[in-house]
Amino acid sequence: MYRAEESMVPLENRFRTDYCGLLGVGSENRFVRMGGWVHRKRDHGGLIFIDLRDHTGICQLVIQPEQQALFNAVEHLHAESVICIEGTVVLRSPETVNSRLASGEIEVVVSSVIVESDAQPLPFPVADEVPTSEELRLKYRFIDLRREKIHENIIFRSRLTAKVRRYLEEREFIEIQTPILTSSSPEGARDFLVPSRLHPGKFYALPQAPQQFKQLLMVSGFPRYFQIAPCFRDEDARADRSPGEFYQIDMEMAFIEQNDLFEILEGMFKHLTETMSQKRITQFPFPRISYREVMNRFGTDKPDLRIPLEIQDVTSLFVNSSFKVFASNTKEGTCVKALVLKGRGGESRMFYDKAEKRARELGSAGLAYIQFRQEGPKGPIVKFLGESEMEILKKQLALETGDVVFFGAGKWETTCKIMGGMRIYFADLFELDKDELSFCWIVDFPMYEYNEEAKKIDFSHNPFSMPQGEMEALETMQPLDILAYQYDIVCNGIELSSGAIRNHRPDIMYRAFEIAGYTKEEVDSRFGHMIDAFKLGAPPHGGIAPGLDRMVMILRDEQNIREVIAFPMNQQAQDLMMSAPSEVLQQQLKELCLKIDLPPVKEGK
RNA sequence: GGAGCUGUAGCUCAGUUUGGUUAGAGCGCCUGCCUGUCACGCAGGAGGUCGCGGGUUCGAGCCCCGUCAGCUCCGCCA
Repeated sequence: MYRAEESMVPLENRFRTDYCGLLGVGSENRFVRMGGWVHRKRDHGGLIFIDLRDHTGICQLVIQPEQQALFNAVEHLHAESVICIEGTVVLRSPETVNSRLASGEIEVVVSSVIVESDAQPLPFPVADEVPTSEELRLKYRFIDLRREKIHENIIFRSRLTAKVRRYLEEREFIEIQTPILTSSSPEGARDFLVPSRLHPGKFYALPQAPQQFKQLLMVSGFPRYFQIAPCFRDEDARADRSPGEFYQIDMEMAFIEQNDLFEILEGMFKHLTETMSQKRITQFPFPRISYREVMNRFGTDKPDLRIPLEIQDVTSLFVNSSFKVFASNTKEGTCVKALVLKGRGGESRMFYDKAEKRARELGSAGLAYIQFRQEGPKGPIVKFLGESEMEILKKQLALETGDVVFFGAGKWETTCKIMGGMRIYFADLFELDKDELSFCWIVDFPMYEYNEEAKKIDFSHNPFSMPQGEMEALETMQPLDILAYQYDIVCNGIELSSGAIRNHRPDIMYRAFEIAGYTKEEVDSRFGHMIDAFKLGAPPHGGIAPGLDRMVMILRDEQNIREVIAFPMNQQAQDLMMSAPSEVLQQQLKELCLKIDLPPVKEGK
């Protein structure tokens, strides 16, 4: 049951002197008052037991047969009614001790009952944690939150944020609230808009993150900022992505280098893991992997390092190969990748067909493979490979009889991603330790990428990131070769956060934007307030913003983000309990000078 | 915007493969009995627009078409 902090200060008033979960043999003979919910009732027709539940746990109450008035008061109570009782704590006889209950060695003999809330039958039970439809749980979230697991998740989240605050405050971070009604940020996800009454036709935007505010706080001379910050992005939901809103531990620091920031973050995650869970961190300090390397080895920028598989590059083996499909992918910008499964060379045809099907789903044209069997290599491409080619391949990949190797070939990034997808697909073949937290930093993201559709160079991440090598790099290097001080923190395949050392130099900013095709005038009109601020005394600074909801998910082994949010929305971004979003009064629209212009209703709707 | 899975009593589900009497179970609910249970027990009872609409058929929970809702995934997520 709910684990109360030992430091919990008992409040004594007319409702309670004690808490259900905290009573024990030491409480013997105490006269207590308690309030709580009727978790279960066992009516023996004369003798009644009630399991009373509060925030701390459960305690058994006994209504003795001679207490006719008490019997009448509780006889017809439904589960989840709220009662306040007075009574005396007594030790249970040895044969009636309940070892499954923290308070199972005692019970309370009731002398008085007040029914504070006579509950009607509930739409779903609290005490029997039977699976319940998501729709009902969300509609009656206040009931769902009484259930033990999710109740504890919410308590856990509170303690986690408290620990985060303490950790950061001890390191001179200052918590500062930033506006919720702000302006639309020029790039990023879709904004939520709020119409302005005082300025008809104009809109506030809810912040996708306090990104610009926190950088401006650095300009204001606050050395270290943090905030448990609500972030709003009008994007569709996923299991690990709440639609509309989520929380970040938003941080920014002045006069700081990437390594300083990594050290503080690693310390925080270590502290939280060690004090809040039984989990183990695989490697500390967290390994740092460049974007280039992580794509080559794991085929994704958010690798689950627990999966014991790595992609290998075999491009150079096929430069002069007679197998044209591979040979043609040895030029600059293309590659041939291999993924070896030890001991899986003897699987049924279906195993390889299903793998190929998955590869096609991931966008591959197919999935070449070679099974190394007792009788020799087997597979659709064996006939294209020369004997010496096969030998070199076996040697380089350390292939043994019984193994299978899968190949992908094509453009570098696409091929890496497909092979990365296959690596995750094959992860099911291994048992991953859920108590292992395999953190890593992904560093050295490219500053720019080539936009195939627009045939131009774009920022690949945050345009405010500082390019590595600063102005000199922008002036002398090929844009696509320039790296940024941009980093991600990843744990078990989940991206927890992105961050960057920012570009605080207007001259470098203008040049960086120029490479991406923006004139000085365009930069001034879109980001003028930021550039202006940087012209008026800006320190070097950088930050990061770990997702709070996802951290709680990982530490609590939850597969869905709704399990760690008190009042989440459903997949369609509706609050089924509050009926949001909802229509508004005509008068409200009129005040805002808004007219609704709905698209024509489809036939049949 | 697209794909997949699910939808039967207040809740969780069976029944759908192969259309055929009055649609079942457990929990909950109502009534009664029960003095040591802790998922208390026992007896009896009520409770159903089989998500909704249309179609095929002598006959549809079951087959077909459409639609709605919940979830998962793709798109989207600086």
